[in-house]
Amino acid sequence: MTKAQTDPQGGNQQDHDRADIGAINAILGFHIRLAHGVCLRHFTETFAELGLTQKQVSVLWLVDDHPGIAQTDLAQRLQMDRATTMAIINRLQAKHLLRRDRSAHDGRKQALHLEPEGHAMLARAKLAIGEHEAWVKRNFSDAEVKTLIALLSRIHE
Amino acid sequence: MTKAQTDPQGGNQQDHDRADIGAINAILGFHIRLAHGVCLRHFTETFAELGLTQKQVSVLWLVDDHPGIAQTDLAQRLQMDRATTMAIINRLQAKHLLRRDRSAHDGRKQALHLEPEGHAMLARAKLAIGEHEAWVKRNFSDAEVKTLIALLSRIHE
DNA sequence: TATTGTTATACTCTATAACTATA
DNA sequence: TATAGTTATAGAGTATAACAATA
Repeated sequence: MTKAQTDPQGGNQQDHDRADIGAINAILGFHIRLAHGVCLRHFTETFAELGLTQKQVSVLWLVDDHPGIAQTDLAQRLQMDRATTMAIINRLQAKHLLRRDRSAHDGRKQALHLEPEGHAMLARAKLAIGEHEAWVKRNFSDAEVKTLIALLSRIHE
Repeated sequence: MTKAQTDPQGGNQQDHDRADIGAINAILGFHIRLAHGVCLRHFTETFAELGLTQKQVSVLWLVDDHPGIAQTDLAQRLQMDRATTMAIINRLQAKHLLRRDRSAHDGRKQALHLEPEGHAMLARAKLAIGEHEAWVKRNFSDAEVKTLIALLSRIHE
């Protein structure tokens, strides 16, 4: 991502991102997107054997933390649409990792619970997340990680 | 995203994320994903009229900054696969926003340039990005933005 | 041989709209 | 009326694999 490794020979006649106020590198959203993309790729590689995606792991984890959680609550916590949530839950259910029970308190809601296979998978996933996290934090001190999490939280809260 | 707004009545018997070392909220990758999701949604709303995505705008911007850039270089700068880059370039070309010219220096490469419509669209897009960025930064001081960008850069560099 | 671009293919996430069931 | 879930549908990004053209 350094600027030096560009322009081996052809093409780029100009390079006017010296001190531009409007340079793309000054856009916060640009950096969030790039960091996300890099993490997503590494996550996918790390989880290739387990066959789980970021979102799927997040859902397993939250259902384990909050047994009986409803899809709407899950959607809110993960900033997802209802339909998106459905798609993810459907895939996890097809893998027999969780089940839907009708809520006793509110007939409209589904109470989500992990299946035994779901618990086993989550345990393995947490080990893989440990590896992945270590990679993400590879250049950071504990204090910097804390700062980064605090700042990011103020975006998605 | 606060913890208090959960558990209106049914479901969640437990809530053991008090001070767990392994709590999902302590996972940096989790916060990157959430922040990205929130930004993506707001971006999509902001750009609904223009009909452009985050990635498409990034590509337009980089092609404008580096006229004649090759797809491989673009892929490297945006942390994308070659095939992914193809898909995005194809969509932008179908909208007549940019064109592919065979590179004079290296017959394997494509030299990308914005079409006049691409320049006009980018100008409009930059205004919309200004709005979007203001929203992303709504809770931050200038110093905090600087810190956040510096930390994120160390993930994707 | 290595690089660049291309095509075919597949999966996940994302969202909208319309529908059913329940509160 | 409002909420929760569901289904159908569509688009975008992501990646792998195999191939052609060029260096």
